[in-house]
Amino acid sequence: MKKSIGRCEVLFVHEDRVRSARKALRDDRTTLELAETFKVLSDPTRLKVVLALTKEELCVCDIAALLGMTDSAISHQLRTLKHLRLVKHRKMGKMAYYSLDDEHIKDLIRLATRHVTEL
Amino acid sequence: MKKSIGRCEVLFVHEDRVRSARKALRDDRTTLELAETFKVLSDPTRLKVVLALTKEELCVCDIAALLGMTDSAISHQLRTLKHLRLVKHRKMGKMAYYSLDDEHIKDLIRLATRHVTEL
DNA sequence: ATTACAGTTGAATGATTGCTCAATCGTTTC
DNA sequence: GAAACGATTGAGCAATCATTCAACTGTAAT
Repeated sequence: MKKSIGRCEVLFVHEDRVRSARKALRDDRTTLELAETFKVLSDPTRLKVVLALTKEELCVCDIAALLGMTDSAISHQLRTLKHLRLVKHRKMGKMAYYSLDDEHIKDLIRLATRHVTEL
Repeated sequence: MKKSIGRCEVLFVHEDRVRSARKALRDDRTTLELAETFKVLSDPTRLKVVLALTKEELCVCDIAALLGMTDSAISHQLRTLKHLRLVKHRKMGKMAYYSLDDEHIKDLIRLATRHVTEL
């Protein structure tokens, strides 16, 4: 009683397993947000910015100098980090001081780091 | 005693902070691997595949049916997941059964999920 | 007011990448 | 051996995205 749907001849090869696995897939909304969270940290530059901000509050110029990149490039990345509520900023005169706005991220990075370093 | 380097007039606006922040940046090697780990999980399709495999061992056809995608698309993603040692596979006749090869990933996903769901 | 500077922004560009399509492989079945 | 099927692969395409470049904003100093 299986039906073809194009790619695979049968609807499900292992219907029970698929039904079980489906439980791991929460609503699409949550999954997409989850993917987005990982995506923010998937760019080396953005990750370094976040890493630096876990230690100190820094201005754009500091971060740019630290990473050896232009102010513009850093400003662009800080913009996306700000939109995703990962960092916040405070203006003092001409300067803009950025800091982490999400302490959970520290734990996430710590856990992932352990996973990468320990083989 | 500051020197210009193009983008910013001064070498470091806050030299002490930058020096402190630099400690958070491990060797570039580790940082890149860290970014790569996040990158694997940053694609919705790939994330769903991993999520499904946390619950059950599945064949390509099952995953494709579950996610409503073609075998080819899934196979491509499984390939990159396999290269990064996140999944392993076992061949039985014509079928290829995939399962998680890295239990740490579960913890990482669990932590990130908590971060996403709890506001 | 004019100049200088920290930072932001938008368009353009080059690179990356996820998916489709078609061809192919290996195994099983007839 | 031939056909069928699950799975893999490579080329090509479209979309995404990180960075550069140039123009611009707001603030501070002269």
